[in-house]
Amino acid sequence: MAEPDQVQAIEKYDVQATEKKWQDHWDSAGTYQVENDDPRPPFYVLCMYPYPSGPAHQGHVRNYTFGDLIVRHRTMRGHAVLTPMGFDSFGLPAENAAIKSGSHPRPFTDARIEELKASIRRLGSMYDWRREIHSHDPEFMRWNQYIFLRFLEAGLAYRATAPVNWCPGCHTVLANEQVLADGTCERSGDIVEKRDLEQWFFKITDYADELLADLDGLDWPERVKTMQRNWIGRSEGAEFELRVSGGADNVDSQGADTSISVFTTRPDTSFGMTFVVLAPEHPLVPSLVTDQTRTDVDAFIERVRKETEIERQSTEGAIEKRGIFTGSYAINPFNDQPVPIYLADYVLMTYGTGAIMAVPGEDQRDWDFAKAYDLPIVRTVQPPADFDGEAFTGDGPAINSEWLDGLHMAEAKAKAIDWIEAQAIGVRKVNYRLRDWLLSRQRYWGCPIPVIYCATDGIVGVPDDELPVLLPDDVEFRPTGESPLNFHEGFRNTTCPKCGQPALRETDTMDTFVDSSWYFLRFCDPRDGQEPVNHDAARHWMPVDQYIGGIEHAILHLMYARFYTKAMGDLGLSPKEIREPFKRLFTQGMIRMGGTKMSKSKGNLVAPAQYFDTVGADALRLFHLFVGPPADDMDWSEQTDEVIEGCGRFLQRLWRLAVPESEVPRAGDAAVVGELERATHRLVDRVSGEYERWSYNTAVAAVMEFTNLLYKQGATEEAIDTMLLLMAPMAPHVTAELWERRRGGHIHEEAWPVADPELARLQSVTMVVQVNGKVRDRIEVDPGIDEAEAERLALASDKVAEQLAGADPTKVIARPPRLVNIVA
RNA sequence: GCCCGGAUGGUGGAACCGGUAGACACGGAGGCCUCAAAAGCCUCUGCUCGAAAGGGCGUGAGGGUUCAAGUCCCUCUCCGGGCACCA
Repeated sequence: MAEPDQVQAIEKYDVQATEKKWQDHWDSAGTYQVENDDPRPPFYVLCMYPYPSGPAHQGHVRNYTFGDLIVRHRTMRGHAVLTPMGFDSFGLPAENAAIKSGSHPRPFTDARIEELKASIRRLGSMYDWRREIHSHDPEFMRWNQYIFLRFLEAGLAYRATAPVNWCPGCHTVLANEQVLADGTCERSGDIVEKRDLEQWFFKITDYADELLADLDGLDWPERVKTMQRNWIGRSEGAEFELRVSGGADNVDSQGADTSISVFTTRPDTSFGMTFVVLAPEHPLVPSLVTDQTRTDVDAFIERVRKETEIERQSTEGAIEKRGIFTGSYAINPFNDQPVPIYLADYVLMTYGTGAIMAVPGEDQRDWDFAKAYDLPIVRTVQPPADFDGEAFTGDGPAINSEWLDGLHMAEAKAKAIDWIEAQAIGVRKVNYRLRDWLLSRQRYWGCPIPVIYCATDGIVGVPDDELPVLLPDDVEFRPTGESPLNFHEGFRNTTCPKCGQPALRETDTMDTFVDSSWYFLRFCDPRDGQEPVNHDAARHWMPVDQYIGGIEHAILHLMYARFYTKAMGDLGLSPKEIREPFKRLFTQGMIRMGGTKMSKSKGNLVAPAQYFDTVGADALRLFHLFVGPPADDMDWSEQTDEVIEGCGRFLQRLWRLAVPESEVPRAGDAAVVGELERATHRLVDRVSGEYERWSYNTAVAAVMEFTNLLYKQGATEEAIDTMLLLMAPMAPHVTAELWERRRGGHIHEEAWPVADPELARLQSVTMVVQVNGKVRDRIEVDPGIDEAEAERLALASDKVAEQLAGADPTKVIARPPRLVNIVA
């Protein structure tokens, strides 16, 4: 019960009401809406658009807290900040849910989007919602298909046979993610087979070199760039032909006139080739098998074909079982010696030529194979004297190599390639690990691939004026997961746009990574009805100045988006000069719980809603900023709730300090006021720097420290106001409310404070005095003192005299104003 | 196997350029306020010896460079991630 004649109690901070008030205000005032002709310098901040799986989880909260902080900070620094948001709304989970519940993926997806949007709003994270895009918007689908057709015309999209994951139980192709680690289907449990099927591909390999080279200019985490470099996997070497021998011991071979093409990165070691190995699927195999070997070879090939990808990729199996002799020989062109031709499951048809020259002296796999099959080993690089390994892969002078002898690796490679080219048996060659992007999916809930198959005209693109090809709604989802488009006669049957005869529509849909490969370009002018990307708008905003998302997208999404940006530029679909989509990338760490990633499928989500309803969005945001470096993984532990509550307590403490009727003592003493002014300017310096280098955890620590200082020695209005400005991007609601009460107006429309360097300078610093590297005294000194003065002050210390015990120092290292070390 | 990260109090973390190790917070202990509690405020809190003053030890392990090492170099252990027969 309040005592009426007591001093009026400070109004308590009403978290829920205040957060709602400001979220409504920012929305209705359009604080974070921005026009394309805004005169302020442009800055594009983008969080990876999310897959709508329901209300936000902590990973979203973390992502959008960082993103929103940058948006608000940059705005206060005078930029026109583009901050769009959308939803990656196609994909399997919605379709699987539809199969389960009998509903349609669209209403299901739309409901999940509304849930996610509501929690993003509740976080107080601000976007220009006028620019919202969903992957399944008909307009977005239209331009998605339009781009596909331009890629098709340019030969960047093509159809080819590829081995895919086929589930015999479900009668459908599975995405790699649907195949479990043991090689079975996630739904039916059947063993997934590799089947050769006609699929759509994007020719990303055309851009391999540019994708590799342009990584150097990106301000991205080094480890993401490394992952992309490894994924592209550029290897330089040579490709050359080996004649198949028709020698006397090879009379029944039919391959006497054929030759085998091999790729090698070590042409310098060619004199050491003692056998050749082909992939079991190699097309030349039938012509190399002899009557004596046929039975065994066929059995071997049959066994390999039945192996799952997992078994085949395993290094566990005994090497003796992994290969077989064909019965034929090839001629090593370097020394004209015949070498036996083997098949082995570890040679992949999908890389290089599907055939290798084996050099056991300089390749460990070849060494192991040679040992197992009793094949000769010839060293062609001299290992160092102390080398006691098997194959030697390092550099050294060539030996046993005739005209290459004595040359080191680089020279020998060049000379060997020159020789190969002079002999007209091969060429210098670059190979990539990167494969073309298989984009077709035999599923319903994706963007239809806009082509028609005509008996007369073949593959025909859907005319632009008939776009978008939409998904029919009157479909029945089968429990097997087979796409209902296959059974929808109205969708499937159409007429050829060229000849008008009956034709069949493509029923495959696009990989959802296609949608996310250009959405950031569309955001620049998302309602443009003339073209997928408005060039002027893209020139104004692109590239994205700060892209933020999870490390799990380090390779696929970020590689595909880079490819799309380059390809669209080259085809005139977006400005050609925009070669890279994301200038700066930040990858936040994962949130783990009990050692594993926090995720819906693991069932270990801690919903943000419970914190919104108690401590509020500001406290949860502050927690995510404070808990540790943004790039690091964080563990959600039993202690986490207490830390979040601590952040809430800190905001209440801030409220009591800053709310106008506050009873906190004001600094009265002139010296204290002066010192506070300087401390304030130092805080501005410190926090501004920490914002720049993503050190948000220490930025929060700095304002906590400053609050403690204001409680201890009294506050000034200027100190409080400045701290509120610095905190406005971190805890937007409470700072907005306090600012309005203290000053009127809107804190997020204020300019970012700038420190006066003169005032920010320290007046005195603690100089450490060491004797033999151990701290013995601390002296307050002027920051401007010179070496001589520092040394004089240090030597005058009683503690030092005590340590020296009358002896003369042998050396004095003075690093004013911080440290003097006296060496006795 | 190869390529990246990482290891600091009871806990999350700080220390940006080689110069006071442990900022800030959580937890814990004690105190004030209160009839009491909650909330709030204040003090202490790396380990260790000591009543104290003060000393010793201390950043995964071992070596090295340096006046000085959490930070640089070498070797190793453990943990996390990526690629995994790429010729």
